[in-house]
Amino acid sequence: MRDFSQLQHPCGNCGFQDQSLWQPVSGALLPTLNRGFNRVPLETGQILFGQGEENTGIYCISKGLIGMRSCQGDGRSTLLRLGYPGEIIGFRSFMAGQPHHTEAQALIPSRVCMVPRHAVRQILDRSPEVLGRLADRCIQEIDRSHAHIIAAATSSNTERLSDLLAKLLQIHGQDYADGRRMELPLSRADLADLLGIRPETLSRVVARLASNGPYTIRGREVLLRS
Amino acid sequence: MRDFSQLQHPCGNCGFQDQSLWQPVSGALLPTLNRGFNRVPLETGQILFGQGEENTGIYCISKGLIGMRSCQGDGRSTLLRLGYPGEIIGFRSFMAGQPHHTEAQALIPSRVCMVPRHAVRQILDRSPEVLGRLADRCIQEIDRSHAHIIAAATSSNTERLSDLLAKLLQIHGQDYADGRRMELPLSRADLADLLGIRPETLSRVVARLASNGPYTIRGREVLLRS
DNA sequence: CAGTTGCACTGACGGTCGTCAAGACCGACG
DNA sequence: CGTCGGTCTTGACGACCGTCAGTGCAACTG
Repeated sequence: MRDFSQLQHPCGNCGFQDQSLWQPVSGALLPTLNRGFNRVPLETGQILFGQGEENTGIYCISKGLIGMRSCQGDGRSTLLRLGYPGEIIGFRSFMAGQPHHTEAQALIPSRVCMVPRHAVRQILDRSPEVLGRLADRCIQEIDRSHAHIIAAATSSNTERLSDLLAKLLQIHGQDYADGRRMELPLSRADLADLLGIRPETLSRVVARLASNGPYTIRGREVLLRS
Repeated sequence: MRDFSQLQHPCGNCGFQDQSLWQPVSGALLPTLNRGFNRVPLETGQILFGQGEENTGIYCISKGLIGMRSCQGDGRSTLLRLGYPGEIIGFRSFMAGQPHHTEAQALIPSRVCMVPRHAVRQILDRSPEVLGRLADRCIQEIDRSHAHIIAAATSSNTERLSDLLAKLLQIHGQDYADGRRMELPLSRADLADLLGIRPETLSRVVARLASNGPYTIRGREVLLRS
């Protein structure tokens, strides 16, 4: 269905290599991330940055859905987490001065704005208080990790899949007729990775959700029943 | 064995209310946390701050072991995570300007140095780059959360208990004869909370570890076999 | 001293998961 | 049109966990 063959290499096709797109920013960082820098459109499957690449800045997800993937040496990749609109990615490796330790890929048509490394530095030099807001993002991420841990310990897989589908429908369902239907932007294997279970188990969870829960999944088609 | 009756209230007995203990700090924050501010000794069971209290500063664990506990309305409490020497706690609520959402309690005799809120502000005004180091701590916490998630998904309960005991022995075992024995600083319920399982299951994991693993636990006595 | 309380361990049962294996479905390709 | 390969599903089996209930033990209490 999708042809990712020409999209495999991150820097050749991500649209961020054109520095003419970058504009200087004055004032606080976060409010201007969607204004001062052009938002670059990404097609489904397009890669923002690859695992092990040098950090070249921070990215603010303006629209769409980004998958953060960890690739093992043997070619197998694991979908670690999702990036939703409004979130900033790449901040961790930016602060730590380390290469990206995950790959970021657009799972649906998305828009992302990238603030290059030197611009972030410039902003922080001029307005140190901006770092406080970035720290806020950091804290949000910690909270989310904690919520993830608690959710894994308390709620069932069926509930977690249901919550995930609700979130995806909220983001991606608007592109369809009535917001109660969408094409699932993830493979079964990726879904299983996100929930921390095996694909076979996921298949049973999907069946359980179809009989007891509000969602029906047939192939890539997701339906929210009344 | 232990009498926590007079230690229940945090502010009355934590040693931090004496502002004469606090000294101004010049230069970077983190290197001075163990120098510029007095390290206050804490007895086992003593409470640094309670859930819902206003944040009065950040704490650096200099020695010992701190338990971060979440208390529900019905009186039940859940041990969420442990604070090890070198770690900073209270940073999250400091940055967010919110009350502490967990209670912090010394699980073994510990030393903690507290940097009061106004001093942190003063330091950050004078040396904005210090915030970067605090952000580093933030990132470490994110990494640890991710590691926790991955560990929960991949390794078995027996392995996770084994790893936890190794870490505890490394910190607390030095207080005993040969570092291969210690008094477990956690109840079975707290241990189960940390591993995300029920106490009954923990009991079986302990039995499994005694027959197949390197640790024997009898009551509060932990033994590392050759 | 008996009774109570709190904590830890054990057993039985049902449910879910991981693993292995087999089958179903579907698009690609010759 | 048939074959191939990949993805998804289904079944059977064993292992583990959560729940419930019961037991043993130690400390405390009147």
